[in-house]
Amino acid sequence: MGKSNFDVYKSEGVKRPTISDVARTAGVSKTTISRFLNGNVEVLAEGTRQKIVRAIADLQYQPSRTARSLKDGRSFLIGMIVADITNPYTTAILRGAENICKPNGYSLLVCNTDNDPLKERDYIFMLQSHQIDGLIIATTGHNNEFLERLAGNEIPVVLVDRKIPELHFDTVSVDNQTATQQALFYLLDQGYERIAFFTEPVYGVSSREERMSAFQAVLRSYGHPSVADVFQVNLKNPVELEASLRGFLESSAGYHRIVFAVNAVMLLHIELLAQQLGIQIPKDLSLIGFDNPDWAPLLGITVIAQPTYQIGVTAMERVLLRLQQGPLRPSDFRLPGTLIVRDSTPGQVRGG
Amino acid sequence: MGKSNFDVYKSEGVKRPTISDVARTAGVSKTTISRFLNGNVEVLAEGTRQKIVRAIADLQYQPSRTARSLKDGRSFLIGMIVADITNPYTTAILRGAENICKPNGYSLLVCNTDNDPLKERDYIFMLQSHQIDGLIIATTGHNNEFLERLAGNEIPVVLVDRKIPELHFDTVSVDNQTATQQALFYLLDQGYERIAFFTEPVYGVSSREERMSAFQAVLRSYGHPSVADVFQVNLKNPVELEASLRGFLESSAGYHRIVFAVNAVMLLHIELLAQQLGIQIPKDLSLIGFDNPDWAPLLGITVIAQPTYQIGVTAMERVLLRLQQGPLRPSDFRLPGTLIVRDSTPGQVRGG
DNA sequence: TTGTATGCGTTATCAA
DNA sequence: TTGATAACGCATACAA
Repeated sequence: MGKSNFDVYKSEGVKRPTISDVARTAGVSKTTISRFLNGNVEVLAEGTRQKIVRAIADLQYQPSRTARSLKDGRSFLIGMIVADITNPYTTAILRGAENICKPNGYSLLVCNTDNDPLKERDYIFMLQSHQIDGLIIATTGHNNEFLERLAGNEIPVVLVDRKIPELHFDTVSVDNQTATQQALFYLLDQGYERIAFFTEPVYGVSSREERMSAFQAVLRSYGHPSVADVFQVNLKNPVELEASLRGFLESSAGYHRIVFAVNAVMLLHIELLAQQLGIQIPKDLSLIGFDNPDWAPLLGITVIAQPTYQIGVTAMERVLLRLQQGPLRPSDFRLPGTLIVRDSTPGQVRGG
Repeated sequence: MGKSNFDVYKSEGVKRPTISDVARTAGVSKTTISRFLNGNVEVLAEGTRQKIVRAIADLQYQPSRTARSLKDGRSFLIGMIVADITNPYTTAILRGAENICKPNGYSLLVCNTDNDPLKERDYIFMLQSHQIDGLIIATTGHNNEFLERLAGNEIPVVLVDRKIPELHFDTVSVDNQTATQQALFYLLDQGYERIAFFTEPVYGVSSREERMSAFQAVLRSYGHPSVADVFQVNLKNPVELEASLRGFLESSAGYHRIVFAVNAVMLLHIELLAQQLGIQIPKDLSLIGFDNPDWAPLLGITVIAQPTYQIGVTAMERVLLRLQQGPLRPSDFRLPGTLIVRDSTPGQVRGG
């Protein structure tokens, strides 16, 4: 009854043709094939050119990047180390980065650290051994030494989201300070009397630090009572958030009040907890936060959207520029956020 | 006042040490270093070993994967082609795959096609030129020829989410048929008189096809009036969805009715549209769907959750197994879905 | 226990 | 216009 598909599948196992195979098939030397491949076409005799075209088509030949990398030191691989691949913020950046690097012949080696400095370290080494031509990283901040080593080897390193002051690398992120200010001005305008800033522990994470200190600076300059209403909670420990939120709700009872969430993860946890505690948003409590997850419009949450896609684009463009031009003075790209007002931040109703 | 940091940064530019540098520093031959690197340690004299350890540490030497790849034909790169990197379904799979491959020394080359067959094709070639050792792909279904070529070169190819019947590849996905059946049994139990299946165009996408035909088969076997209530809508065109939903709402007026969304994207669009049209869920219309996005608990949507992380794990395990054992009979992994009942699918209240 | 020589697939140098 | 040869960094067969 003939061979089964399985047999057929099993029997193949052809190895890929090399430049030598093409040379043999075309009846010319490897050098000539290489010339053809590298666009040195004008120099070839028409007949030769034809033979090469045929041979390549016949053999379905494709040059090996690996061999090329070894030869000329470029891998056409860009490393991308992210803190949390399942976060929409991350994937939007990734998509932006990818859309820029693909047309330039580069591919993305994606590494997910889950915010673990050790994993990050492993990945830096792994990427280095793969001879990456550049690196985009949302760093935990605990591997600066290794990042500097990379940069020392002339490999462009661009930081996204998280900035490390001591490191003289390009940085791309939303303009946290301006965005936070803008949001607070809006909230003050809406007459909020108590504003609580909820964040995961800020230590070492510049985006959180920047948002937090902008928050404090603005309120301080207004002499606002909520200067001290900053809650750093570890979401790994579920009771922390509940205790903090309850604390704020008690101390702010009777006031026009709001929670400002440092990012979408915090926003989601606050929403879930509020629901669980029977707290109505915005009736009992208003809500605003960074990021613009796809459920924000559904629930009518006011947010500060980040230009995530553009962050990825900008970071990758910077890597490519450095690849072309060599060392450049590090610079700090601050992209504007966008305040999107929805129903979760109503103005104060006096004497309602 | 001394060199600026910029100058320092610029002046570095050391190239990475090679095995020869280590050999020279340690005063032994490359072969000996290579032995050391490849775990052939027992055979070495203690003094030699020490010298090598020192030399490697001094030079901060790291072997070049590129050179190794060229030498022994393995790149330790696994390609991962996904349809939509911004979809949480995708990233959960990615995370699962990555967590398996990392401890085995492999890295992930991630490619996002945006469902474009041409981009997919480009990526297949790109990955091939990078000598990937394996490929996990959610294929558009339009590059079967090239996928087969890969497989012919002994490169493990595993399909996730989308199956291609003519292709004899391993496949990993949720058990769409059983999951759909289970959900429908539940819905019938809840007394739904009209059930509409909303999907993006199914053509060529096996997951959609499987869900749709399971839907039809179950209802047909029950002689249920909704056998024909299947809506294929193109979400790129906003009016299509609205027209379809209005159509269903009219034809089902007065009945206990529900929309069954083929996936989270559709679910989100239905929710948004319902909100926009002032349709209350579940008062005016019930809702259920595949996938379990993080906003589903917030809105109380009943869903069929997919074991996404596990799909990634399984796919990668299969790739690695093939890498160890060579050709295997292709098999079809069907992982169970989980029905998560929430508030969006209430039972019928008679004579309310 | 260690070293020499060769080759992986490419490109660059030099020569013809 | 084309080709022979060496080199990229590493691993291995074979010697010593």
